[in-house]
Amino acid sequence: MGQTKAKANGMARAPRRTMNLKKLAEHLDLSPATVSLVINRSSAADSIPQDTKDRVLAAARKFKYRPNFFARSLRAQRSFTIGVIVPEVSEGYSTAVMSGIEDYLLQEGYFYLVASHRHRADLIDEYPRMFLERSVDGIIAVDTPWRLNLAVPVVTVSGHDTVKGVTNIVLNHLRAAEVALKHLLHLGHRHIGFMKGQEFSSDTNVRWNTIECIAKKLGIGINPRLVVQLEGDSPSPQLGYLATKKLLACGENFSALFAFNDISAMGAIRALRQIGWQVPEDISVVGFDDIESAAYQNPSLTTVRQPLREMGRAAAEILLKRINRPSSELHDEHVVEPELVVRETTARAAGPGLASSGSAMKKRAGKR
Amino acid sequence: MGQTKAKANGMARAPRRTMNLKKLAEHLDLSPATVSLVINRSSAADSIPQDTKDRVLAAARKFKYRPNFFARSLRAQRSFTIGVIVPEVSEGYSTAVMSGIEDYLLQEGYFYLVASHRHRADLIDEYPRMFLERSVDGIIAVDTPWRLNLAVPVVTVSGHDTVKGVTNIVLNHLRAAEVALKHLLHLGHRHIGFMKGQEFSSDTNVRWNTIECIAKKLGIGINPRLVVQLEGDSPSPQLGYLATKKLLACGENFSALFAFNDISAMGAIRALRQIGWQVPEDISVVGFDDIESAAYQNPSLTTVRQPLREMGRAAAEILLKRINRPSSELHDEHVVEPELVVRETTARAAGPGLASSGSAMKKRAGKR
DNA sequence: TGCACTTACTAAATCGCTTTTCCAGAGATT
DNA sequence: AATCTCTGGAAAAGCGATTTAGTAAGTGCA
Repeated sequence: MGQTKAKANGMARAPRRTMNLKKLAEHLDLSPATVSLVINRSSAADSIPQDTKDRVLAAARKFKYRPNFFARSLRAQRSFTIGVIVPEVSEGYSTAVMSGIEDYLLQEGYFYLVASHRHRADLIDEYPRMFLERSVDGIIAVDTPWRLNLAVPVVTVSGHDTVKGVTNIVLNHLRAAEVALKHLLHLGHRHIGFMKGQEFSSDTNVRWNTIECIAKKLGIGINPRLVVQLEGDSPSPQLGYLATKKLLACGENFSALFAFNDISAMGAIRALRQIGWQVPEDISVVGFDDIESAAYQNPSLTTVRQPLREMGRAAAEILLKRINRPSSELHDEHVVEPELVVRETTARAAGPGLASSGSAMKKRAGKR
Repeated sequence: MGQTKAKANGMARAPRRTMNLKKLAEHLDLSPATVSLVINRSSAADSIPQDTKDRVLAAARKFKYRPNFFARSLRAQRSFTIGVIVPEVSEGYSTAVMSGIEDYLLQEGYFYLVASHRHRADLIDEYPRMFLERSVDGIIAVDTPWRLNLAVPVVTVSGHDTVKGVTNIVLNHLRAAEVALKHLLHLGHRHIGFMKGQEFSSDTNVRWNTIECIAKKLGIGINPRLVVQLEGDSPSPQLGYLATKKLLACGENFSALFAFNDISAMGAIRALRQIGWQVPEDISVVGFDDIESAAYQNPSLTTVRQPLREMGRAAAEILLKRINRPSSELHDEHVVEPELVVRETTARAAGPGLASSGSAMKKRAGKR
C-alpha cells in the first residue's frame, strides 16, 4: 500500500524533507492527533500517561521537530505576526518607537512586518490591506494618518484621527508645551520664535494649539511674524533650515526658538550659525522628541523628550492585550508624559538685563 | 464544558466570513480548480474561453477576493517573506540599510520580518532559526557575525565571515581608506589619530588592515600611541568620546582624527570641544558611513560614505535572484564603492606652515 | 461511421496541523 | 451478568489554496 503510493508518487527519491507531524507520529507508532495533543499540552491529553508523553516530547526534541508555521496558522487563523506601518524606517522617531515595539513583541513570541509609506497616501491605504492579506493579528501605525476601520485590532502611536476601536498612544501635549515654555521663560526669554509642523504631520495641530494655550496661560505673547511652518516631506533638517531662514528674514527680534522637532532644530541651528549667531549664547533652541541623535549634537540639544521606546512598548502591549482578550474594555487613549531634557542649546537670555530687548539682534549686528 | 464552549463559539460565530475560493467558485457555478487556474493565469487555463475568464476575474474583483496567504504558502512552500537581522533598529547604520532592503522587497511583492540581536550571541543564533520556523524564503544579516549554514539563501551586508553559499555585500575598504587618508594628506595632516572598532564589529579588522596598508603606501606613519580602540556595545557616541579622551591623555600630538564611524566621530568632537579644540580649525575629524545624521551635525561631518541604502537594495536584489533562480551562479562578494563626502569637519592643517608640528597642541595651550 | 483532437472543465490529492468526536478494552459498580 | 466509567488513543473533518490527472462533449477528417 504505502509502497504503491510511493511508487505512484514516482520517485525512489525521498529528498529528506524536514520532520513533520505525520512522520514523527509514524516513528512513535502513534497517531498525529495524539502527538499534536501532547506537544501542545492540550488539556485533551490529560488521559495520556506520562511516559507516553515523555516519549513524544523526547522524540520531538531529538528530531528537532517544529510545527509548520503556515499549517498551524491556517488552522488556527492566527499568525502571531503584527504589521507595523511607519512614515520612514531610516529616521529616528519611527525607529525609536519600533525598537520599543520589537522589545515587547519578540518577548511575547510575535514577529512583525514593517512597511514605510513615505507620506504617500496610496501606500497608507494599501499597506494595511496587504498586512490584512497576510493575516496579521493586529496593526500598529506610527505617526501615520489613520481612518480605516479594520477587522483586526489597531493601535496608533501619535495618531490624531479618532477612529472608534483604535487605541491611540499619545503624549501629554499640554504638559510638553508647558515644560518647554516654562523653561524658556525661566531663562528670561520673552521673544520666542515658533516652528509649526507640516500640514500632514499628525502632531502639528495639537502641538500648536497647546502651545498657544500654554503661552497665553504663562503670559507669553506670540508674535505671529515669529511663527513659521515647515514645508515639504523630507525627513532632513533642511526643512528646519529653510524655515529658520524665513524667520530670520522677517526682521523681528527673538532670543529663543522652539522647533517642531529635533531634526528641524538641527537645521535651525545651522541657519543660525550661518549668520553668526552662537547657540546658546545668542539664541536658545529647544527641540522636540529627543531622538537618539539629539544627544549626539554638538552642542547637544535641549529638547522635550517623548518616551518613544516606551510608547512603542505600550502600543505593542495594548495591541496584544486586545488580540488575546478581545472582551477586555478598551480605552481609546493611552497618555504618556513628556520630560524636558535640558542639554546645551538653551541658556539665559543674553544682553544687559532681561529688560533689554533686541539683544540677539545686537549681537548679530556686532558679529558682522 | 470545553465542548459546550467550543460549540457555542462555532455556532454564534458565523459572521460574514471573508470571501474564499470555494465560495467564489460556487457563486460562479464553477469548480475551485477552474477559478484558481484563471486567477493565477496558469497556462493550464489556456483552453478556457476568454469570456469565462472575464467572468471569473470580474467576480474576484467584485468580491475583493484575495487568496488566503497561509493556504497558499502552505501549498507552495514559499512565504514571500524575508527575515532581516540587525544589531539594533534604533540606529542609523542598520536603518539606512533596511530602508534600501524595503524599497526593493516591497516593490517585488515581498515583506520582511525584523529582529535585532543587540549583540547577544544567543539571539544571533536563535533569531535566524525562528525565521526558518516561519518559513522565510531567505535571510539578510546586516553587520552581524554569521557562521550558520542554512537551508535558505542568505545574504550578509558587511559581514566578514566567509561562509560558503552566502553572498556578502561589502565596501571597497581599500578605496575607502585611500580617499580618507589622501584627503587628510592633501590638507597637510601628518599626525593622525585613529580609532579602531570594537572587537565584535564585523568591520573592525578589515578596516584597520586596509588603513595600515594604505597609510604605508601613502607614506603616512602610524604612531601606535595615536591608535585607540572603541570599547563597549552601546550604539551611542559615548564610546567615541571615551576613546578620544584616552587619545588626548596620551600626550601625543595630532591634527586629525579618523574615527571608526560617524557615531564615534560625534563623540570625539564632543571630547575635543571639551578641552577647547575647535573642529575643524584645530583638528580635522573624518567619520565613516555617512549615516543620515552625519549631515545634520553642526559642523556637518566629513565622512567616508558607504552607500548603505544601495547596499540594502543590492542585498535584497541578490537574495531574490537566488531564491527565484537557484541555479544562477552566485558570487560570494558584491563590492560597492565608497565616496568621500567632504563637509565641515576637515580643513587645512593649522599652524605656521606644514613643517610646524604640534600646532594643535599649541592651540590647545593657547586656549587655556 | 469511427477515431483522434480539442475544448472546457472537474475531481481529488496534497500541503501540515488542530480538534472534536468516537471507540475499544479494563475495571468498578450494581 | 449487565452496565458504567475511565483510559488511552485513533479517525476524520476541516483550514484554503494549488495542480495533476482525468473526462464528457464537440469537431475535423478519412
